[in-house]
Amino acid sequence: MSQQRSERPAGSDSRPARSAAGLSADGSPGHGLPERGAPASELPDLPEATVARLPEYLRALHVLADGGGDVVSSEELAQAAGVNSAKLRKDLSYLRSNGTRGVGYDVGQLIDKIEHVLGLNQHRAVALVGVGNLGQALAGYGGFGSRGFHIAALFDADPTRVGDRIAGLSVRHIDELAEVVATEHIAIAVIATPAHAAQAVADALVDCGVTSILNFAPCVLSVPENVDVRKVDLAIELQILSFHEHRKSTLTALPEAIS
Amino acid sequence: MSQQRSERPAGSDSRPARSAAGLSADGSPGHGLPERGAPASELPDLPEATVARLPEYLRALHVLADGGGDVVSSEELAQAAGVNSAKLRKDLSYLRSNGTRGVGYDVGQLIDKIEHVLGLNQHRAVALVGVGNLGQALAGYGGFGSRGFHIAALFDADPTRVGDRIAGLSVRHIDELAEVVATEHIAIAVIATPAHAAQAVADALVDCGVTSILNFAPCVLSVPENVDVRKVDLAIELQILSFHEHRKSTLTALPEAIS
DNA sequence: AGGCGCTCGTGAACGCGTGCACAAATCGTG
DNA sequence: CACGATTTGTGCACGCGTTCACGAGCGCCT
Ligand SMILES: NC(=O)c1ccc[n+]([C@@H]2O[C@H](COP(=O)([O-])OP(=O)(O)OC[C@H]3O[C@@H](n4cnc5c(N)ncnc54)[C@H](O)[C@@H]3O)[C@@H](O)[C@H]2O)c1
Ligand SMILES: NC(=O)c1ccc[n+]([C@@H]2O[C@H](COP(=O)([O-])OP(=O)(O)OC[C@H]3O[C@@H](n4cnc5c(N)ncnc54)[C@H](O)[C@@H]3O)[C@@H](O)[C@H]2O)c1
Repeated sequence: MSQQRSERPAGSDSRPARSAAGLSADGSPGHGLPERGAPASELPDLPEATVARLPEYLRALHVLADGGGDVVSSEELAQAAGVNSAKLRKDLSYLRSNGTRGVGYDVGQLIDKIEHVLGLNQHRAVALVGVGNLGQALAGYGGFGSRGFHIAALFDADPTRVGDRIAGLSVRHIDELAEVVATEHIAIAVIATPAHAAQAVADALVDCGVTSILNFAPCVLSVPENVDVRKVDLAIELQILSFHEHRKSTLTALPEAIS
Repeated sequence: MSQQRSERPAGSDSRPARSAAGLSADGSPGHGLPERGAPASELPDLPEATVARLPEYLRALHVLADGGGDVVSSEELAQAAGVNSAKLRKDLSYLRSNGTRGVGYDVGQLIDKIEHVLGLNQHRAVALVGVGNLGQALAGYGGFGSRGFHIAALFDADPTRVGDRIAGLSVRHIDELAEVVATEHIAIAVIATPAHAAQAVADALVDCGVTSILNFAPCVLSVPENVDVRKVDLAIELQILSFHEHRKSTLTALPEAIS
């Protein structure tokens, strides 16, 4: 178990490990507005850190839009999203942003723009593999629809689970993966199986043409270069918190640190 | 709902936003082995990026230990953890690591060291607030014990849920929070309530003395400076994947990128 | 004992990300 | 029409994080 494939050990903490797939011909070291990319209205190669923040802005914008606001200043939006306002403005500037100086950003327009950049215009179909403890919670979660996704299919290897209906979907056997992925046009999958099964599931997903994987199993997945993997490991998050907790307690132990 | 507190908008993507709490008196720009910190055997102020990777190393080490290995080279361990070997060695060097040149690292010793640094020697007690869809999955998850934690108490505001028994624990009313946190010595809590309740829950937790929070609700929490918040937002992860998916499809759309 | 091969530890260089600070642009008003 | 208030867009510098490359130490074999 837990055998490493030879291809690539994806799944670093942050970015989904996209190695340059042939491009990056532009050798300019410039920081301002990289000009490579599709000619006209296409995204000019956003920094990963920016990409990771756009969803946060989008969430905050939806809250503002529901509140009736139609324009936001960078300061307001930044506070709502929990970031620095300068950072926010720089991030939005990568989107050829259409903020108005002296006024702010048009909320609706900005939502559209970010959703377009993130590719959320069409609701993306997501497959969920492993309908156990966690998988059932995810399948039953109603919050994805408003964020641009819908769970299109559930899979499990346990024959006693196959056929169960959860949130309007029936659980299908993992053998049907290829067929369903094709007919439902699924490009993104979630792995919620035990760790010992995760690599095999990932391999099967990749074989079916899935190119993005969100992995809940506590293990490293090896996938081909064109496949993105992001992982969520609960225990790791807790352990990071534990470190800071530990550090706090040893810090308060010393009475005076400043001489 | 979703009112912002004035204190501090914690919950950036990665690091738990620990602003310097008075120290950092050492003005040296040096990168090698910062020498501030407790005098003898204490942690020399690890970089956040390193802290975030230590749990990954720990997991890989446990797998190796179960496999019977007693020494690992940095190359092996790095591959098992999905990182660069130079990065691994630098990370471990911050722990005053006791690797042996020409041989490698002693697996057991390294496990002990990392667990000590992360403060995992004592099993830390964790409180879980919000025993809904997701909360039940977390409460029923058996994998925390081996990672240094145990769920010590469950809380919910819904009176019909209070009293339910899940995984050997009975759900208690949120009003009992202060009492239980004190008696169980809880310093870390998980929020799995709807977003509109999360800030109020966080406030209550902070009032009880909880200083680390893992937040599953899709919202920004404001907490005092000495409290660490990490968030896990499923939809954000999917949206980041969606971006790369979108990018892939627009890339393959152009037939030839290289002139 | 001496040499040889192996692996750790780390100095140094590079690139990315962040935040300050300011110029440019827009709106409202008299 | 001119001016001031306001807010965006961004040049620039700094610090953190990553990676290469190599010296330093350790064990083994002869
Ligand atoms: N439950 C949690 O709160 C939690 C927390 C952190 C991490 N995780 C991780 O998430 C994963 C799932 O956790 P869980 O509690 O739901 O486990 P679980 O055992 O309840 O569910 C796993 C499901 O995967 C199915 N499965 C096994 N092999 C499969 C295969 N080859 N193909 C398809 N399906 C397969 C099983 O039949 C089962 O239904 C685990 O890796 C766990 O470590 C869970
Ligand atoms: N279920 C998922 O897979 C999933 C995925 C992504 C994000 N989330 C987020 O996780 C959170 C929980 O999701 P869920 O599906 O379990 O929701 P849920 O509605 O099933 O459960 C929420 C629980 O919190 C309790 N609660 C409400 N207010 C409370 C309060 N003030 N104090 C204590 N308890 C309170 C409710 O009684 C309920 O039991 C939500 O914020 C959701 O957006 C869930």
